[in-house]
Amino acid sequence: MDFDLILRNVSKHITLNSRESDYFISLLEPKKAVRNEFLLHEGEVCRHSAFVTHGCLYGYTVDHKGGEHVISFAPADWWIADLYSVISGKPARMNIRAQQDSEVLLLSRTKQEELHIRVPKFERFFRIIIENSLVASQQRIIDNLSLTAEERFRDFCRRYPTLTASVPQKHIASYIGITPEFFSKMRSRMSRKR
Amino acid sequence: MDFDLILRNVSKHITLNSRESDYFISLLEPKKAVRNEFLLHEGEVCRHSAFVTHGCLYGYTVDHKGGEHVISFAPADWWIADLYSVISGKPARMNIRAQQDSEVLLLSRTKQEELHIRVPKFERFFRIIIENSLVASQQRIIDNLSLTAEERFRDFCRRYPTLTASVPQKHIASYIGITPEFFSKMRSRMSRKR
DNA sequence: GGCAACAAATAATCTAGATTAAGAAATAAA
DNA sequence: TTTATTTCTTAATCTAGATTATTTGTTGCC
Repeated sequence: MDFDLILRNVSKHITLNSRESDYFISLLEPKKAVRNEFLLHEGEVCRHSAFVTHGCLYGYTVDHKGGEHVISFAPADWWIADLYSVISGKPARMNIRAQQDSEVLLLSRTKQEELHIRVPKFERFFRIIIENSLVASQQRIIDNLSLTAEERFRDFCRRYPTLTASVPQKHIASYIGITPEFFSKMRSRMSRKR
Repeated sequence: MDFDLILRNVSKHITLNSRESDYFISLLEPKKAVRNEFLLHEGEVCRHSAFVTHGCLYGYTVDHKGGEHVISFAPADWWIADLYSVISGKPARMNIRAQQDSEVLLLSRTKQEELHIRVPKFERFFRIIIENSLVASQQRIIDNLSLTAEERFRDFCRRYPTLTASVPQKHIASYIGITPEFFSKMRSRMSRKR
């Protein structure tokens, strides 16, 4: 199994000796998911955070009219979870699914808490990861309030060039908060212009 | 000066002995702000997190068309900062302002880092605070994508009953993502119905 | 008290994006 | 390779909420 990616991810923020990194790795549970497989169904309690090593996952919610809303994409080198459920132990509001055949490393909340106690540096690591997620999440709120759909799409392309090509358009449309029909219309309008 | 509130806030997540809490308090810088005073101007680097002990602050951004968007309210017992700027050291995108005459306790990022080293429990404390903020922030994204303005307003009233009465309507309108004009129209429509 | 500045209400008009409905392309599956 | 399923496109119509403009309350403040 390939733990290289996650160790490099961790080492961006904290430094581990080999005993610590061995211990960390011993807590991880590798898992494969085929295309379209669910890693989490809404209503289940989410007990793990997943670090993506290959492929791409995505998280989405379903509203009371049946509309699906993509909340986050997780390509390789990203973490994904229903944090609300992980923290509170209550049923998840999110579905997490594999966009393509993917591989992840699961870290259960229980093991994560052990890790915080045995190697307190990880408290710092996760604080930093979450700080960055919060900044991104707030920026997305600002963008949704102040940019047009077209501007949000351009932003998306700039920020996630890889995803732009590899995920279905309807998921991008959903992520930026518009319908697939309008997305299509918008794109043809954009290409006509230049 | 009144440190009771912040100590109770901290003790929700970690336990301090009296030496630790004295040290923590020694890092805090009390500050008063009169109504409408800015604690942070967009473009400045945000070097502190503020814990509100009295009154209420709010954070907002200004888009390229001059539109203001309220990002967060911080009544007593809440933290507020432009986290992006605090973390990156880059110019803030947010303005932070006093809604009413207010009192805050400032914790500089430098002092916070000292604190993390001397009392590592605080790493945990801030991780938890930020985890909760992230959950709230993600829920707000979901709500903006899947609820109508009226539903978002009802939600707002349920979640922040105190604020509903005490902050200007245009700020609530901005927070839930609509214009003050539409907010007014919506409210009269709502009261007509029941 | 009276004037200035701001906050809220009302109404007419406009628009970004939703909805509905078909068909065309592309993928998957058999 | 044919069929089935899903994704994407196009187009007509519709609507939640924006914009603009005017009026009426409020809350300062000298």
